[in-house]
Amino acid sequence: MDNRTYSIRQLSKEFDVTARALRFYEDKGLISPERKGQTRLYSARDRARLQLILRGKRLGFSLVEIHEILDLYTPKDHGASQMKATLVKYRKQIETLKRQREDIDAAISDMQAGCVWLEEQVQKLEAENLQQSKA
Amino acid sequence: MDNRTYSIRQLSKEFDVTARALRFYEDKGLISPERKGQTRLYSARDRARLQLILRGKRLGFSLVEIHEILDLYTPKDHGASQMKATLVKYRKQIETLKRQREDIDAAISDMQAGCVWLEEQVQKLEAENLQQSKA
DNA sequence: AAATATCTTGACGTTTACGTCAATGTAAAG
DNA sequence: CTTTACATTGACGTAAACGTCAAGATATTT
Repeated sequence: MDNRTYSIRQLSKEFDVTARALRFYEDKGLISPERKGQTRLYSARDRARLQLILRGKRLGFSLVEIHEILDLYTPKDHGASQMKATLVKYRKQIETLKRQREDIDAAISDMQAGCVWLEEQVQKLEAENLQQSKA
Repeated sequence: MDNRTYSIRQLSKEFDVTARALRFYEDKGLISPERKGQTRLYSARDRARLQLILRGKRLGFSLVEIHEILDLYTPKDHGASQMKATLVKYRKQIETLKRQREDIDAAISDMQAGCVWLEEQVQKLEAENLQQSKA
Protein backbone atom coordinates (compact mmCIF):
# COMPACT_ATOMS: atom_id res chain seq x y z
CA MET A 1 0.00 0.00 0.00
CA ASP A 2 0.92 3.61 -0.51
CA ASN A 3 1.74 5.15 2.84
CA ARG A 4 2.68 8.59 1.63
CA THR A 5 0.81 11.44 3.26
CA TYR A 6 0.23 14.96 2.04
CA SER A 7 -0.20 18.29 3.74
CA ILE A 8 -3.11 20.44 2.74
CA ARG A 9 -0.78 22.75 0.83
CA GLN A 10 0.88 19.97 -1.11
CA LEU A 11 -2.46 18.67 -2.25
CA SER A 12 -3.85 22.09 -3.05
CA LYS A 13 -0.80 22.91 -5.15
CA GLU A 14 -0.76 19.59 -6.96
CA PHE A 15 -4.40 19.86 -8.01
CA ASP A 16 -4.62 23.63 -8.16
CA VAL A 17 -7.40 24.01 -5.63
CA THR A 18 -7.34 26.20 -2.55
CA ALA A 19 -6.93 24.84 0.96
CA ARG A 20 -10.30 26.40 1.65
CA ALA A 21 -11.86 24.19 -0.98
CA LEU A 22 -10.30 21.07 0.56
CA ARG A 23 -11.65 21.98 3.98
CA PHE A 24 -14.98 22.69 2.41
CA TYR A 25 -15.08 19.26 0.80
CA GLU A 26 -14.27 17.76 4.17
CA ASP A 27 -17.06 19.78 5.74
CA LYS A 28 -19.43 18.28 3.23
CA GLY A 29 -18.22 14.78 4.00
CA LEU A 30 -16.43 14.17 0.72
CA ILE A 31 -13.00 13.55 2.27
CA SER A 32 -11.95 12.80 5.83
CA PRO A 33 -8.19 13.08 6.24
CA GLU A 34 -6.58 11.99 9.48
CA ARG A 35 -5.14 14.42 11.98
CA LYS A 36 -1.70 14.73 13.44
CA GLY A 37 -2.73 16.85 16.37
CA GLN A 38 -4.67 19.63 14.73
CA THR A 39 -3.32 19.49 11.23
CA ARG A 40 -4.72 17.37 8.45
CA LEU A 41 -2.80 14.50 6.92
CA TYR A 42 -4.13 13.36 3.57
CA SER A 43 -3.56 9.73 2.60
CA ALA A 44 -3.25 8.27 -0.89
CA ARG A 45 -6.91 7.30 -0.60
CA ASP A 46 -7.88 10.89 0.19
CA ARG A 47 -5.87 11.94 -2.81
CA ALA A 48 -7.69 9.48 -5.02
CA ARG A 49 -11.04 10.71 -3.73
CA LEU A 50 -9.99 14.26 -4.47
CA GLN A 51 -9.26 13.26 -8.04
CA LEU A 52 -12.74 11.82 -8.33
CA ILE A 53 -14.20 14.98 -6.84
CA LEU A 54 -12.42 17.17 -9.37
CA ARG A 55 -13.43 14.95 -12.24
CA GLY A 56 -17.00 15.14 -11.05
CA LYS A 57 -16.74 18.91 -11.00
CA ARG A 58 -15.33 19.02 -14.50
CA LEU A 59 -18.34 17.00 -15.59
CA GLY A 60 -20.68 19.50 -13.97
CA PHE A 61 -21.90 17.47 -11.02
CA SER A 62 -22.80 19.19 -7.78
CA LEU A 63 -20.95 18.29 -4.61
CA VAL A 64 -24.03 16.44 -3.42
CA GLU A 65 -24.06 14.34 -6.58
CA ILE A 66 -20.34 13.77 -6.25
CA HIS A 67 -20.92 12.64 -2.70
CA GLU A 68 -23.36 10.02 -3.91
CA ILE A 69 -20.90 8.87 -6.56
CA LEU A 70 -18.16 8.59 -3.96
CA ASP A 71 -20.50 6.54 -1.83
CA LEU A 72 -20.74 4.07 -4.68
CA TYR A 73 -16.98 3.76 -4.74
CA THR A 74 -16.86 3.22 -0.99
CA PRO A 75 -17.31 -0.52 -0.40
CA LYS A 76 -20.04 -0.96 2.17
CA ASP A 77 -19.90 -4.73 2.12
CA HIS A 78 -23.41 -5.31 3.42
CA GLY A 79 -26.00 -7.93 2.58
CA ALA A 80 -26.88 -9.06 -0.90
CA SER A 81 -30.03 -6.92 -1.02
CA GLN A 82 -28.01 -3.84 -0.11
CA MET A 83 -25.49 -4.63 -2.80
CA LYS A 84 -28.22 -5.10 -5.35
CA ALA A 85 -29.60 -1.69 -4.44
CA THR A 86 -26.15 -0.26 -4.95
CA LEU A 87 -25.95 -1.98 -8.31
CA VAL A 88 -29.11 -0.19 -9.36
CA LYS A 89 -27.49 3.14 -8.47
CA TYR A 90 -24.38 2.16 -10.38
CA ARG A 91 -26.36 1.44 -13.50
CA LYS A 92 -28.32 4.67 -13.18
CA GLN A 93 -25.11 6.58 -12.87
CA ILE A 94 -23.71 4.85 -15.91
CA GLU A 95 -26.83 5.76 -17.86
CA THR A 96 -26.49 9.39 -16.79
CA LEU A 97 -22.89 9.43 -17.94
CA LYS A 98 -23.77 7.84 -21.26
CA ARG A 99 -26.45 10.43 -21.93
CA GLN A 100 -23.92 13.09 -21.11
CA ARG A 101 -21.52 11.53 -23.56
CA GLU A 102 -24.18 11.73 -26.25
CA ASP A 103 -24.55 15.42 -25.51
CA ILE A 104 -20.81 15.87 -25.79
CA ASP A 105 -20.58 13.95 -29.03
CA ALA A 106 -23.37 16.05 -30.48
CA ALA A 107 -21.68 19.23 -29.34
CA ILE A 108 -18.37 18.15 -30.84
CA SER A 109 -20.06 17.29 -34.14
CA ASP A 110 -21.79 20.65 -34.24
CA MET A 111 -18.58 22.46 -33.48
CA GLN A 112 -16.59 20.56 -36.05
CA ALA A 113 -19.22 21.24 -38.69
CA GLY A 114 -19.20 24.93 -37.85
CA CYS A 115 -15.43 24.84 -37.95
CA VAL A 116 -15.39 23.36 -41.43
CA TRP A 117 -17.94 25.88 -42.63
CA LEU A 118 -15.91 28.75 -41.25
CA GLU A 119 -12.77 27.44 -42.87
CA GLU A 120 -14.54 27.43 -46.21
CA GLN A 121 -15.64 31.01 -45.71
CA VAL A 122 -12.10 32.06 -44.96
CA GLN A 123 -10.91 30.26 -48.09
CA LYS A 124 -13.47 32.08 -50.21
CA LEU A 125 -12.59 35.44 -48.74
CA GLU A 126 -8.90 34.93 -49.32
CA ALA A 127 -9.53 33.79 -52.87
CA GLU A 128 -11.44 37.02 -53.49
CA ASN A 129 -8.64 39.05 -52.02
CA LEU A 130 -6.20 37.36 -54.35
CA GLN A 131 -8.36 38.28 -57.33
CA GLN A 132 -8.48 41.87 -56.17
CA SER A 133 -4.76 42.17 -55.73
CA LYS A 134 -4.22 40.82 -59.22
CA ALA A 135 -6.44 43.48 -60.76
CA MET B 1 -38.15 28.65 -43.00
CA ASP B 2 -40.01 27.74 -39.86
CA ASN B 3 -42.33 30.57 -38.95
CA ARG B 4 -43.92 29.00 -35.89
CA THR B 5 -43.74 31.05 -32.72
CA TYR B 6 -43.98 29.97 -29.14
CA SER B 7 -45.26 31.58 -25.98
CA ILE B 8 -43.07 31.55 -22.93
CA ARG B 9 -45.26 28.88 -21.38
CA GLN B 10 -45.16 26.60 -24.36
CA LEU B 11 -41.41 26.68 -24.40
CA SER B 12 -41.07 26.27 -20.66
CA LYS B 13 -43.36 23.25 -20.73
CA GLU B 14 -41.70 21.65 -23.72
CA PHE B 15 -38.23 21.87 -22.20
CA ASP B 16 -39.24 21.67 -18.56
CA VAL B 17 -37.74 24.95 -17.51
CA THR B 18 -39.53 27.77 -15.71
CA ALA B 19 -40.60 30.99 -17.39
CA ARG B 20 -38.38 32.72 -14.87
CA ALA B 21 -35.38 30.85 -16.25
CA LEU B 22 -36.23 31.88 -19.81
CA ARG B 23 -36.49 35.53 -18.80
CA PHE B 24 -33.25 35.14 -16.90
CA TYR B 25 -31.48 33.79 -19.97
CA GLU B 26 -32.82 36.74 -21.91
CA ASP B 27 -31.52 39.09 -19.23
CA LYS B 28 -28.09 37.55 -19.68
CA GLY B 29 -28.27 38.00 -23.44
CA LEU B 30 -28.58 34.33 -24.33
CA ILE B 31 -31.91 34.69 -26.15
CA SER B 32 -33.76 37.69 -27.48
CA PRO B 33 -37.31 36.83 -28.46
CA GLU B 34 -39.44 39.36 -30.28
CA ARG B 35 -42.33 41.16 -28.67
CA LYS B 36 -45.96 41.36 -29.61
CA GLY B 37 -46.74 44.38 -27.49
CA GLN B 38 -45.42 43.40 -24.11
CA THR B 39 -45.39 39.64 -24.42
CA ARG B 40 -42.53 37.58 -25.74
CA LEU B 41 -42.73 35.61 -28.94
CA TYR B 42 -40.10 32.93 -29.33
CA SER B 43 -39.08 31.96 -32.84
CA ALA B 44 -37.73 28.63 -34.07
CA ARG B 45 -34.29 30.15 -33.80
CA ASP B 46 -34.85 31.09 -30.18
CA ARG B 47 -36.01 27.54 -29.59
CA ALA B 48 -32.85 26.16 -31.14
CA ARG B 49 -30.73 28.45 -29.01
CA LEU B 50 -32.59 27.28 -25.94
CA GLN B 51 -31.75 23.71 -26.83
CA LEU B 52 -28.10 24.66 -27.04
CA ILE B 53 -28.33 26.44 -23.71
CA LEU B 54 -29.82 23.40 -22.02
CA ARG B 55 -27.26 21.09 -23.53
CA GLY B 56 -24.54 23.40 -22.29
CA LYS B 57 -26.04 23.25 -18.83
CA ARG B 58 -26.18 19.46 -18.89
CA LEU B 59 -22.49 19.53 -19.72
CA GLY B 60 -21.81 21.75 -16.74
CA PHE B 61 -21.01 24.99 -18.51
CA SER B 62 -21.82 28.30 -16.87
CA LEU B 63 -24.19 30.71 -18.56
CA VAL B 64 -21.23 32.93 -19.42
CA GLU B 65 -19.47 30.02 -21.12
CA ILE B 66 -22.68 29.11 -22.89
CA HIS B 67 -22.97 32.69 -24.04
CA GLU B 68 -19.54 32.44 -25.65
CA ILE B 69 -20.47 29.17 -27.30
CA LEU B 70 -23.67 30.70 -28.66
CA ASP B 71 -21.60 33.56 -30.02
CA LEU B 72 -19.63 31.03 -32.02
CA TYR B 73 -22.84 29.73 -33.53
CA THR B 74 -23.98 33.24 -34.39
CA PRO B 75 -22.52 34.06 -37.81
CA LYS B 76 -20.79 37.40 -37.58
CA ASP B 77 -19.62 37.42 -41.15
CA HIS B 78 -16.75 39.83 -40.68
CA GLY B 79 -13.33 40.01 -42.22
CA ALA B 80 -11.00 37.07 -42.69
CA SER B 81 -8.91 37.94 -39.63
CA GLN B 82 -12.02 38.04 -37.47
CA MET B 83 -13.10 34.68 -38.82
CA LYS B 84 -9.71 33.21 -38.14
CA ALA B 85 -9.93 34.41 -34.56
CA THR B 86 -13.30 32.72 -34.32
CA LEU B 87 -11.79 29.55 -35.69
CA VAL B 88 -9.27 29.56 -32.88
CA LYS B 89 -12.11 29.75 -30.38
CA TYR B 90 -13.90 26.93 -32.15
CA ARG B 91 -10.87 24.69 -31.90
CA LYS B 92 -10.33 25.55 -28.26
CA GLN B 93 -13.92 24.70 -27.54
CA ILE B 94 -13.59 21.41 -29.37
CA GLU B 95 -10.49 20.60 -27.31
CA THR B 96 -12.36 21.39 -24.12
CA LEU B 97 -15.17 19.08 -25.16
CA LYS B 98 -12.78 16.30 -26.07
CA ARG B 99 -11.07 16.49 -22.71
CA GLN B 100 -14.48 16.33 -21.10
CA ARG B 101 -15.26 13.23 -23.10
CA GLU B 102 -12.08 11.62 -21.83
CA ASP B 103 -13.26 12.35 -18.31
CA ILE B 104 -16.60 10.80 -19.08
CA ASP B 105 -15.09 7.73 -20.68
CA ALA B 106 -12.87 7.27 -17.65
CA ALA B 107 -15.82 7.67 -15.32
CA ILE B 108 -17.88 5.17 -17.28
CA SER B 109 -15.03 2.66 -17.26
CA ASP B 110 -14.60 3.04 -13.53
CA MET B 111 -18.29 2.63 -12.94
CA GLN B 112 -18.56 -0.42 -15.15
CA ALA B 113 -15.60 -2.04 -13.44
CA GLY B 114 -17.15 -1.37 -10.04
CA CYS B 115 -20.40 -2.73 -11.35
CA VAL B 116 -18.81 -5.98 -12.47
CA TRP B 117 -17.01 -6.34 -9.16
CA LEU B 118 -20.22 -5.79 -7.24
CA GLU B 119 -22.03 -8.33 -9.37
CA GLU B 120 -19.38 -10.88 -8.51
CA GLN B 121 -19.76 -10.17 -4.83
CA VAL B 122 -23.49 -10.68 -5.06
CA GLN B 123 -22.91 -13.97 -6.88
CA LYS B 124 -20.59 -15.17 -4.15
CA LEU B 125 -22.98 -14.20 -1.41
CA GLU B 126 -25.88 -15.95 -3.06
CA ALA B 127 -23.76 -19.04 -3.64
CA GLU B 128 -22.98 -19.11 0.08
CA ASN B 129 -26.62 -18.73 0.93
CA LEU B 130 -27.44 -21.69 -1.30
CA GLN B 131 -24.86 -23.81 0.53
CA GLN B 132 -26.36 -22.80 3.84
CA SER B 133 -29.89 -23.66 2.87
CA LYS B 134 -28.77 -27.10 1.69
CA ALA B 135 -27.19 -27.93 5.06
C1' DA C 1 -68.93 42.54 -18.12
C1' DA C 2 -66.95 39.56 -14.61
C1' DA C 3 -64.01 35.88 -13.80
C1' DT C 4 -60.01 33.27 -15.09
C1' DA C 5 -55.69 32.60 -17.13
C1' DT C 6 -51.27 34.46 -18.74
C1' DC C 7 -48.31 37.88 -19.44
C1' DT C 8 -45.23 41.67 -17.67
C1' DT C 9 -41.59 43.98 -14.61
C1' DG C 10 -39.43 44.68 -10.22
C1' DA C 11 -37.45 43.23 -6.00
C1' DC C 12 -35.98 40.42 -2.53
C1' DG C 13 -34.87 35.44 -1.03
C1' DT C 14 -32.16 31.08 -1.53
C1' DT C 15 -28.76 27.54 -2.52
C1' DT C 16 -24.21 26.21 -3.95
C1' DA C 17 -19.40 26.60 -3.69
C1' DC C 18 -16.38 28.56 -2.26
C1' DG C 19 -13.30 33.57 -1.20
C1' DT C 20 -11.64 36.38 2.27
C1' DC C 21 -10.41 38.14 6.34
C1' DA C 22 -9.50 37.61 11.53
C1' DA C 23 -7.76 35.55 15.55
C1' DT C 24 -5.18 31.88 17.17
C1' DG C 25 -1.90 27.77 17.42
C1' DT C 26 2.30 25.28 16.41
C1' DA C 27 6.63 24.41 14.44
C1' DA C 28 10.84 24.98 11.94
C1' DA C 29 14.65 28.49 10.81
C1' DG C 30 17.86 31.92 11.83
C1' DC D 1 14.23 32.80 21.49
C1' DT D 2 12.01 35.44 18.27
C1' DT D 3 10.70 35.66 13.58
C1' DT D 4 8.68 33.32 9.74
C1' DA D 5 5.78 29.98 7.70
C1' DC D 6 1.96 27.24 7.48
C1' DA D 7 -1.76 25.24 10.17
C1' DT D 8 -6.43 25.74 12.51
C1' DT D 9 -11.43 27.34 13.29
C1' DG D 10 -15.06 30.68 12.90
C1' DA D 11 -17.55 34.20 10.59
C1' DC D 12 -18.94 36.99 7.07
C1' DG D 13 -18.91 38.08 1.95
C1' DT D 14 -19.91 36.87 -2.85
C1' DA D 15 -21.13 35.26 -7.65
C1' DA D 16 -24.16 32.34 -10.17
C1' DA D 17 -28.66 30.76 -11.26
C1' DC D 18 -32.54 31.00 -10.52
C1' DG D 19 -37.18 30.81 -6.91
C1' DT D 20 -40.73 33.37 -5.10
C1' DC D 21 -43.68 36.68 -4.12
C1' DA D 22 -46.09 41.31 -5.41
C1' DA D 23 -48.58 44.36 -8.32
C1' DG D 24 -50.23 45.43 -12.38
C1' DA D 25 -51.41 44.90 -17.72
C1' DT D 26 -53.87 41.94 -21.14
C1' DA D 27 -56.46 38.55 -23.06
C1' DT D 28 -59.70 34.94 -23.24
C1' DT D 29 -63.50 32.31 -21.61
C1' DT D 30 -68.26 32.22 -19.69
